[in-house]
Amino acid sequence: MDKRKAILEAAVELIAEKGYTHTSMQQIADSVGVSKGSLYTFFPSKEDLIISIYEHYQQLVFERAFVVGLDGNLPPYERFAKQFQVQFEGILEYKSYMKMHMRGESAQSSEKLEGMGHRMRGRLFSWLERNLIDLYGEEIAPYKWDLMWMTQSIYTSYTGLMVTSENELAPDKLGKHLVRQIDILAKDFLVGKSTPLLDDVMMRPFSVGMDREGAFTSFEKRENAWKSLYESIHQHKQSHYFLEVTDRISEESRKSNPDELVMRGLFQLLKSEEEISERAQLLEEQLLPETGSEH
Amino acid sequence: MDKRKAILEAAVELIAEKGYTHTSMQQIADSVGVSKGSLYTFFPSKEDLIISIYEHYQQLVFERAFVVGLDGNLPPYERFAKQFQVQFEGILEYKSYMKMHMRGESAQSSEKLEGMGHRMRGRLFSWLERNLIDLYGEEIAPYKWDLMWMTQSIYTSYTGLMVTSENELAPDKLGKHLVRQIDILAKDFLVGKSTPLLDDVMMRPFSVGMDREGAFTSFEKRENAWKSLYESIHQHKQSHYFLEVTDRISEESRKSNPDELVMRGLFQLLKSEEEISERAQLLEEQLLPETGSEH
DNA sequence: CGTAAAAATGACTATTGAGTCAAGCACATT
DNA sequence: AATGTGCTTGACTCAATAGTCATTTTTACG
Repeated sequence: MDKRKAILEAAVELIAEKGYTHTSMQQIADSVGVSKGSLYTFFPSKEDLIISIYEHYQQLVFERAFVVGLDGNLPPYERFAKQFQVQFEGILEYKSYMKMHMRGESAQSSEKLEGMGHRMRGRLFSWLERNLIDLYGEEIAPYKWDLMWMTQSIYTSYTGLMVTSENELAPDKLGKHLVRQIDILAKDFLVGKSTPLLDDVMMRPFSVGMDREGAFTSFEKRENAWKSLYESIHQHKQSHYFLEVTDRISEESRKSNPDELVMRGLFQLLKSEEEISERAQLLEEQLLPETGSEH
Repeated sequence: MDKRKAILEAAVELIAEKGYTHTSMQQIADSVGVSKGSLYTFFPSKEDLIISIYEHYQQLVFERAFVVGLDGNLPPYERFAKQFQVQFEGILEYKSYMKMHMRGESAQSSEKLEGMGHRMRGRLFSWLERNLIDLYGEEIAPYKWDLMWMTQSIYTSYTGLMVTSENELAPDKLGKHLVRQIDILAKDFLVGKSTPLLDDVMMRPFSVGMDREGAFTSFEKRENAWKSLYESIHQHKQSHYFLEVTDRISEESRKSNPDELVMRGLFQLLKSEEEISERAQLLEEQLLPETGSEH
């Protein structure tokens, strides 16, 4: 299971540098230090390899923002900025992946790959929508597509800048900057001076993946565990205290080398409260799987 | 000279659809209806072919905006919007090219190709800079990179939307929309509420190509001819009248099938004025080359 | 017409690279 | 030590395709 990851990482590195078509399976194999044949015990084809790469890294980068978004302690504006920030931090950490992603070029577009791209876009847009509504309420609805579209494009282009540029842009500043610009544009729409250009009909291709019950259906187990934990905490009378603990867990889990003992301790705090215990247990199993639950 | 164009067009179509690597020279040849060997009498290699495509179309799309930019009759704000508009019109006309461009994937990046990308970016940014300064004067300088960066990213993403989307976005609305959004962001910077994030040092990679004397050095003969004609008109006492004529020429030349007689007539109007005659003649030769000057 | 130059052809070469598979190897269990 | 299981190997197949070049066709012109 570890060699698989090594292959993914080597492949990302090479593909980021030379592009998908100009990276051969042989080169990837050489770079990991195994034979070409071995690659095929992990990935049935080159295409499956790149799809696995996308799934692996996209999850890593996006989960961070998702989790911060659940935190109800921060006011909406700051929370939005914070979510961008942690995503930018993630991007900085997985620079090669982003470079690869930005090159765009990959296998001759197949069902599988297109489906994934679609899910990714849907996810991004439903995430943005959620945040815009948190910030401005339902009255932003008529302008949401214009705002989301501009936001997404500015976000993406700054991402590119981060990855390319020598001197690093600070994720926290960038997050605040972005939200500030969105805010200016949104306020202008709300004042009614600009008219929107995009509507639901036109944007249908992007709206799939968001569905009635909360937009995040295709989510991984881990994210669902986060979500359900936060939900049960919100219902609790002492929610403030438990939110703090959970935020601290979230913060720790975002580090490249989370301190396992700290995490276990924090989880213990949650598990001591009966109404939350079960959900906390579930998340702990997701985040710290190897040693399991030896209660 | 016409078959060359046919090859370029067929190649764009195929590459837009299937990508550079998955389009073979054989397929291009079949699509034009010539043999593979023939392609090599026009383009020494596949890489040269794609470079020629870029040069050909980029010129077509960009020249439009450039020419509108020279027109002094429109006030800056409207002129900026109009420039976007004509570019969007161009994009609609060369959809396949834009699709191809957006796929991004092309030959293993070579000197030549990178140089071209660099020139293209430089051109775009110097064009934006010129417009921002026309609109807001020198005091916009500290914020220009942030504005240009956001503008460029929004512009690019709307471009993508135009090319992909079924229901067409109207170029004129889009142009106005874009300038309106830029204006909001710019005003906010000028009021001093937002702080800029990008500076000259960080953006050096993008600032090449703009040089002291006017940013447009690497320009084609045709564009230089436009420029010098407009310059000579501006010095003329009856500039307003001649500007109108020239604008009309510019408009006509942007059509897919410009009316040659109309053009010749308009040029005749210009050539009857001695001080402008020579420059007009030069431009006419560029725009209507085949039949030459049979004065 | 006739001839020479230019353009077009398509069979051919040479290379690259994804994916296969029979044989070899390491390691665990008995 | 013997046996079996599953991982690893790398030589091999096979398809795709960029680029070449001797030959044929077209055009241009005296």
